[in-house]
Amino acid sequence: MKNKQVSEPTLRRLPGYLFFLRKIMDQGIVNISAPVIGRNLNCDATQVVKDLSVTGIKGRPRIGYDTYELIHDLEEFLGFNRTNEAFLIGAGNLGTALMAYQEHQSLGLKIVAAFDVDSNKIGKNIGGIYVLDYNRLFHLTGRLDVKIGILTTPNHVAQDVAEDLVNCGIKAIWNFTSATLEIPDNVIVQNTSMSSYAAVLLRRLSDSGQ
Amino acid sequence: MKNKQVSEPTLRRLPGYLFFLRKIMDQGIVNISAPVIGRNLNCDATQVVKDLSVTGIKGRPRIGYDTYELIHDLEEFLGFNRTNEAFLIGAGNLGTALMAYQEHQSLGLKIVAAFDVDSNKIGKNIGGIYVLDYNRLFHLTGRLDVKIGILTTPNHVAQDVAEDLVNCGIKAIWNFTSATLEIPDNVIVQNTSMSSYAAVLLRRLSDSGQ
DNA sequence: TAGATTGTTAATCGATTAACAATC
DNA sequence: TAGATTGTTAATCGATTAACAATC
Repeated sequence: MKNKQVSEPTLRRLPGYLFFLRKIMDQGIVNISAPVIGRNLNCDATQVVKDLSVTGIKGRPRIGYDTYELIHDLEEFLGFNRTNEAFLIGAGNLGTALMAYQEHQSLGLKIVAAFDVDSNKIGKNIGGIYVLDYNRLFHLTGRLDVKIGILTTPNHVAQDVAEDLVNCGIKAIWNFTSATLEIPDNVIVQNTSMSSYAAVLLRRLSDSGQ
Repeated sequence: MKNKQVSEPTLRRLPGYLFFLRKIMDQGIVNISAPVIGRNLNCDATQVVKDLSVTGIKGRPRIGYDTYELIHDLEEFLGFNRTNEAFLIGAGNLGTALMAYQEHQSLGLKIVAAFDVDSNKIGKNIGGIYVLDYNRLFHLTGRLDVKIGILTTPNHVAQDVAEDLVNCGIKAIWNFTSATLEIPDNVIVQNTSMSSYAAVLLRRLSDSGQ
């Protein structure tokens, strides 16, 4: 169960390789070396080699990696070629945005239903996904075996909803709120707060002399 | 111009402190210590002290920090209490999502206009923001002195648009695409690709034994 | 005063980068 | 064979954590 975990910086970079590889495969390039990848993605060739090695793929000295094989192995490793079903909780601005956002499919993510407490939102269909009454969450997790919960509620209810999700048997929460979730260690939490990025961007802008 | 740059991990954590502090200020708590903050945000007290020190705020032994002052200094430091105007390029799913997303205002970000090449989108008003013809971008940056560009185009045009933004005098690009942008060093790029987070989440889920 | 907390300096930890042997 | 590239092991770098003196 506990294979050596791949570091978060490495995991974050892997999709970047994947998108680049798809682009060059479209151009008919069948072999690609780490130095060339590095040059295109602004990073060290050694790091490319190390990052790619986590998938178990082998390259050939002098030639590099097989583009197609590398794409396949990365998709496999990241789970992008599977269908990972998810529930979305909170059909507000960000929630509906994510429902309409089609790219998730290329990440193997499929939002199978959204939930909200607002009766004005319940029953709506956004991007092919229905907004259901939040009270039905327990019922549906029991039937569908969905493992991922996407949390896009207001901050002040995030903790309560997260606890509900855990009680429903959800195994991973993609947290878009600014709240720090207190939940058991065996449930994976991926925090993705827009404010963190805005903070870095705005501060760097100040640093650069306005 | 070059004050010692605050590390990215620290900058990313600062908004978390801010949201927690606002919450407890609403509860009437006027002083807060690093150990208490750490306990609530699941991190080390020493790290809290170090992180907060970047704002220049001073705490008092035995008592802690002044909640109000801390909030103010963090907002100031991050630029959240200013109005940072931004253009958004690419009014697709993610783009319109970000336009409708109201929370930006609490980050001091204001999208003043969006641009697209699709005549079906041009002229629309989403969340109070007009979608303009991409060809007018040059004209408007010249007049408005906007420094931030939010990039939500398809991946394959990201590089071209980024170059246009640089030529328009944009100083910082918030890149939501999966493309690696090649632009001059003096322009700040903040990459925020959903796929990176999805990668971490899905892989951690696999690691945990499905 | 006693004790908790700040704030700084040192130690640890982990990720990135460099060095180099193996290999095609 | 010669030379470029992989892949591993060692060195470096930076962030986190620990230790501790200063302070209220």
